[in-house]
Amino acid sequence: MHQKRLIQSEIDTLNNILTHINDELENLNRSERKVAEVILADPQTATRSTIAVLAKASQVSEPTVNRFCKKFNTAGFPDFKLHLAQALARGVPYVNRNVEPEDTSDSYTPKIFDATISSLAYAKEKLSPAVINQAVDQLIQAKQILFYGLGASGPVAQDAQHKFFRFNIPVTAYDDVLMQRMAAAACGTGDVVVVISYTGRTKELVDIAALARKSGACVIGITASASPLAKHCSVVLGVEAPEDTDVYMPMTSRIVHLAVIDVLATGVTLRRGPGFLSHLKKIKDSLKDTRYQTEPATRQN
Amino acid sequence: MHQKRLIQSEIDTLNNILTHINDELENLNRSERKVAEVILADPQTATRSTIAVLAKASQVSEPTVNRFCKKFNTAGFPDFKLHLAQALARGVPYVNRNVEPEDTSDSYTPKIFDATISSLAYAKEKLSPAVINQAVDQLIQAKQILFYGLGASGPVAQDAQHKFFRFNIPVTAYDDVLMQRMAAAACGTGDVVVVISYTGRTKELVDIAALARKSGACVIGITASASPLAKHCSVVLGVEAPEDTDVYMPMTSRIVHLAVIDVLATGVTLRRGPGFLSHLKKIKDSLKDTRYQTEPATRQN
DNA sequence: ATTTTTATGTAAGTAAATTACATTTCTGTT
DNA sequence: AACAGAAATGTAATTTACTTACATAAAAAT
Repeated sequence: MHQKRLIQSEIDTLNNILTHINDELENLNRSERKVAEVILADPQTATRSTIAVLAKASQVSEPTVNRFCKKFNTAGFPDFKLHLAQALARGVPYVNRNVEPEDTSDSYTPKIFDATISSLAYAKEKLSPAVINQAVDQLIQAKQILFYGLGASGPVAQDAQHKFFRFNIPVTAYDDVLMQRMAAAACGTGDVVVVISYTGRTKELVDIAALARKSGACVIGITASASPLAKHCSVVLGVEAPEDTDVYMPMTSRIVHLAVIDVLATGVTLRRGPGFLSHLKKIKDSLKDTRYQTEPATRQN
Repeated sequence: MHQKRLIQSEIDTLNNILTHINDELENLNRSERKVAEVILADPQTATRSTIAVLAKASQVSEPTVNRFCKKFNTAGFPDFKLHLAQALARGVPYVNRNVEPEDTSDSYTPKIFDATISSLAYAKEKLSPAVINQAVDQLIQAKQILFYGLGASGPVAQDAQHKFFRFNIPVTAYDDVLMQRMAAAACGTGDVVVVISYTGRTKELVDIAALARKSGACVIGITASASPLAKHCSVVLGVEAPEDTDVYMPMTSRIVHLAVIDVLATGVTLRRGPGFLSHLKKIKDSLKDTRYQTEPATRQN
């Protein structure tokens, strides 16, 4: 409970002077609150306003706006606008990030993209390159790699398999618990099991991770760092998605996981050295005959 | 070829005034180039400079700086700084977005996230909510939904199935051409086939889309808008990923596709009305017993 | 060589932001 | 309830920043 709140507020701080304003609303003077409300109502416009316009809109004097800006650790109005613009550029709606029942395709389309983007931005900050490196260390020397995911993470595991087969290492993705358990029991030193789970709380999967570990495999978790699953992993790639984003179905979480897979695949590719690129090219080129070529007969649209 | 260039430069404008400046360096006047160089050398500082300071640093007059700004489609110097600040906030490196052989985990990790984020930002701008709406129109009244994907799009189709089964419509994902072809042949009015393909040039899949269409199905394409596949679709959700991002394996493209799936699923959910949320909740809650609860014994990490 | 176009700078004017100071409003005390 | 002190807000002046109009210089074309 408390943990979740903490994460949320970290996201806020990380991203956003807007959330900061929102949080401080209580502690502001009457006039300053007017300013805050006008800004929060339409921050995009605020970034393009002059101090005079904003003062008028808030029905306060210009110096009040200026004082307001300084309260938020900015040098003055122009600097404040700069911070505001940067917060907005991150694409994070500071309130109402969630889709509402009244939304139309005009409004929910950008909201979903924004939520996805902001999860990625958050994960980018939080993921430690050092830990990525550890994971790559393990993957590069694996005799065999297994990707495990259940539910929405099933396709993520499949996707990972689709990437890693290129490395000439035996790779399998399992999305059912029986196969996962059997394969985990059969593991030995040199095998790497990558367990993908958003919550890290699925009992079966926690069990299976423990089992794989006991069998001598290296277990890499792509999961929430403070989860039961994480405790059983040799390497934890911690990704906590903000609360409330995935209301009733997994959305942003699995996309972040895919991005992590991309990072790992890239890491392995680079370790393999420049000669390996031609190998990848060969695989890509193998598809050539199955495709229509780009040049001809594509004048339209 | 030309098409690609166009898309690339659009991305630049959208994402990143810095890349835009970098690309246009050649086409600038001598004085304006001086300004460009000073800005590129330290864009962060530029956002906090006044026009006078920047003019002096570039050894040109203030109006030259002003004219420079206007060349990049900004209203003037303050507006230019705003764009610059936003570009920087996105954290997208304006040159060398691509992973280089020399990169370490410190550098390739953020690069991959940035590339993913910027593809999403681009898709967000380009996707038309009206077309989304058309697709949702079709999906909401479908007797049956089929998701087709090959290769890297296979897992995307699986993921879509995993989302759409919640809507109480028969949903199937196929990732092999034989099943796809047979199912397409068996389609009739009221069936919706969602074909997912990054390039839109896989011959088999283009064939299959045409077949499904001929059978009376509505074909929704999540693919490049100017592709052979797009020509056979009833509704095209056009997503062109920037060139060079997915060098030797599909990376950002499939993530954008997943985001599109999320948007569609959200659209369908909203159409179903508020009562439907409790149905979704029921599905989510069904997992409760398979999970460790959040509260207890999670003090560490 | 001359005209035309393009590039750049100067200087003036306008707009924006900040500061100093005056006034009002609130708070707590007698 | 009246008053002193403090805090909040506004007014007006000042400073700073930005833009425009125009002039000059450089380059390109005839």
